[in-house]
Parts: sequence; C-alpha cells; structure tokens
Amino acid sequence: MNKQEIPDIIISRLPIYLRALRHMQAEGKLSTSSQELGERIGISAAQIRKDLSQFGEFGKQGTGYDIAYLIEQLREILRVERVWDVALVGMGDMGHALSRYQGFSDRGFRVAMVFDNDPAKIGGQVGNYIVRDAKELVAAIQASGIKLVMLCVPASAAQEVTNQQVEAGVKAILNYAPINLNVPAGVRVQYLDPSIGLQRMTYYLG
Amino acid sequence: MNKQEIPDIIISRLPIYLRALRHMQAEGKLSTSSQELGERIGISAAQIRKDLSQFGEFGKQGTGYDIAYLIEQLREILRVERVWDVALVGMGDMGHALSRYQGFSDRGFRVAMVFDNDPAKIGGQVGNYIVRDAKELVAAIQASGIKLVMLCVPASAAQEVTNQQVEAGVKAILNYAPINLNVPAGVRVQYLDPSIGLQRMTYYLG
DNA sequence: TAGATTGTTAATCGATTAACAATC
DNA sequence: TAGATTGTTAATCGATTAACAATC
Repeated sequence: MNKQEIPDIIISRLPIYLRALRHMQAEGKLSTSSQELGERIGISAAQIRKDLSQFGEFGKQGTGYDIAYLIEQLREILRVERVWDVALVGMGDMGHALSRYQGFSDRGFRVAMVFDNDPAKIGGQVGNYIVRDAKELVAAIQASGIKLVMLCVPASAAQEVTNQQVEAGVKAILNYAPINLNVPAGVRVQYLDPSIGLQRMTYYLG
Repeated sequence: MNKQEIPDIIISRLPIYLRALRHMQAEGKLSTSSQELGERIGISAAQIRKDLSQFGEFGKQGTGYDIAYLIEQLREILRVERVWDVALVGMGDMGHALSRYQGFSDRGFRVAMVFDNDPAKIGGQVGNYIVRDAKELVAAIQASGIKLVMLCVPASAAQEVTNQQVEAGVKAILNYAPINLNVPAGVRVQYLDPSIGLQRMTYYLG
C-alpha cells in the first residue's frame, strides 16, 4: 500500500487491465481469470496475478475474478473512480481533436478549459469550449486547482508553457509535442509523439 | 548486429536519443557527451553508452559524440534515413489531425493515403488527401506495399480493420483506438490511447 | 468431490549502474 | 601533458516466470 514501494512499471499496466476488463464487461462477461485476461492483452497470467497482489486479494481460487468488482478496485487504485478536470493547451489540429474526444468522460477525465496564444483563436469556440488566452493559464489553473494538462503546443513553445504549468501547480502532463520536457520531481510526463511511436517499429520492418 | 539479440527496450530509446540530438543540432551544437544527452532526457550516461555500443562505436574518448554523425547513424539503425509511406485509417477528428500533422516528413514518414468507411466522407477532401473507401483498403495497401498504418477508427471497429490490414501485409500499427489489438507474430503495435496516458499518472496525484 | 485458479515464494532472467582501462 | 569521456566488464538491482500449497 505504501506508494513508493509499488514500481511504476506495475502502475503503468493497471490501465491496460482496466481497459480490457471493461471491454469484457461490455461483452456481457461476468468473471474472468488471469489466464484469460492475459491472453487478451498479451501479458502472462503470473504477471497479472503478481501485479494485482500488490494491492490486495481480488480473486477467488477456482473461479477467478469478478469483473465488475475488479474494475471497481482498479478504478479506486488508479483514482479514476472520480472525474479529473484537465486543461488543454494549444488548439491546433491535435488540441482540436482532443477537445472533441468522446473517450475521456467514462474513463475519469473531463476537459475543463482550453487555451491558445493565437489572437485569432482566443475567444472563439471549439467544440463546447471558448478558447482562453494562454496568458490567463497560470491564474486559471491555480484558481481551479487543475493538476492535469494535455499539451498540444509546438515543440518550440512546449518547455516554456510547461514551466508555467508547473508554476501553476500542474502535476501531470500528457505531452503531444515532439520534445522532451524537463520538469521538477513530483511532476510526471507521459509522451505521445506519433513519430516516436512509428520510429519504434521501423527498426523491425524487413 | 543480429536483430533478435537487441532488446526491444533499447530500440525504444533510440528515437528519444535521435529526437534530442536533433534539438541539440537545431540549437547549433556540434558535439555532445553521454552525460549531457542523458541530463537532457533523464537517462543515465552509462545507459546511453551501453545502448549505443550495441550497434557500434560512435564516440571518441575525451570529446564525446559528433552530433551530425550520431544522428546519421541512428537514422540508419532505425531505418528512418528513408521515407516510409503510411496509411491513415479512420478520418474522425484524430485522423484529420494526423493527416495535417507537419512533424512526419523530416522524421521519416509520409501519409500516402487515407481511408474511411463513411459514405459522407469517402471521396471528400481532407488536407491534401481524397478520402478513400475503406473497402479498397486491402487492395490499395497490397498494391502500394505499405507496411505502416495509423489506426484512428472507433474501438468497436479496430480489431476487424486490423485483421484486414494484417491480411494486406501491414507490419506495424500505430493504434489510437482505445482497445488492445490481437496481431500475429511479426506485426507490431504501438498504443497511443490518451486515457491510458492520463490514467498512468493519476495514481500519483496527491 | 474433482477441477480450476488464486496468491505467493523461490528461481530465473534481464536490465541498469558503477567502475575503470583505454585513449582522444 | 592533463583532463575528459568513451566502450566494456562485473556487480547490482529489479522484473518476470515457474511452481505449488491453499482453497473456492
């Protein structure tokens, strides 16, 4: 239960388990085994059991895991049993797409405000949002207590905007900009650069 | 040099090195050290040297690495010294954003064709592309020899479309759909589900 | 009950780090 | 030369897997 004892690599698998369990649930399944779950996501049954055992005993010998119960437990562990407000910064094509993304609401997230620094965009409407001036970013994030940001600005602006976010109290950044971000301890970054994703696979192309 | 001997975790770091080196180059730097590169991206100097040593000797004692030379070497190792044609499947908001993304061309990729199954979109123009009917996908990919796909269809369609792509000879899929894909050996998938990215960080939010 | 499957331990495997001779 | 930094080896650390008693 002590957080610094759970390796990050285990935490990073839990959302995968959760996603697969919800798909099983949507298919009408009521229970599953570590074996079956593992086959679906390409992870060994032993690893799934070991990972889950870090947090408690969620299964039953002989019958496996109740899907609804395990989903509930994983949501609590990951703290997505609640809904987190997220700020979206940079309303280019990627920011625009994320502002309209339907997949956040039932996974624990809500885009609460969107920012850009382009006068042509500020004040305009994108999806359900009015684009706010990036100059208000620090004050608005501080006032709202937002801890999560999705960063969709150009690489050239990403570090500066990140510094502002950190100053405003942001603790987690989903970074779409193709650049490494330097953040202080206690702030986390997940990288979603599409080119990196592709370059991780070309090595293997025959 | 034998490909099955190089661990995937090493391959997955090389694009990060490459990206950072290109930023250094853009800043006018000519050479760097494993120490300096490591500080920039949060990876130990020893690990960078160990990773690179899998592929050859690219540095000089005392002076470090020539940035232009190391970039060239990494591009060859990753096979992005050439340009790969990529098919984009699913022209919702995310597909639309990726079709207009400017970051692919100088990282080794080019969106060559885009597909959707919506009659309202087929034949229409998005960015520089005419949207093609997803029914033509297998034939078009086979004919063109495309090995890379960016998948932006809804989760409910992702596995079926993946099966078609595999049949057509696709070897690498960048998957934006929030679902695990089952693919045969020899086909690789990289996952870019934004909700998973966020859920990997909420655990740590105090 | 018999079969299935958990949670956990010990063994194995693999990745990272520290240290340093070589050398630019 | 003296200082810096590589490539590599050995040591350490951490993650995965195999196996099985417990038990549903």
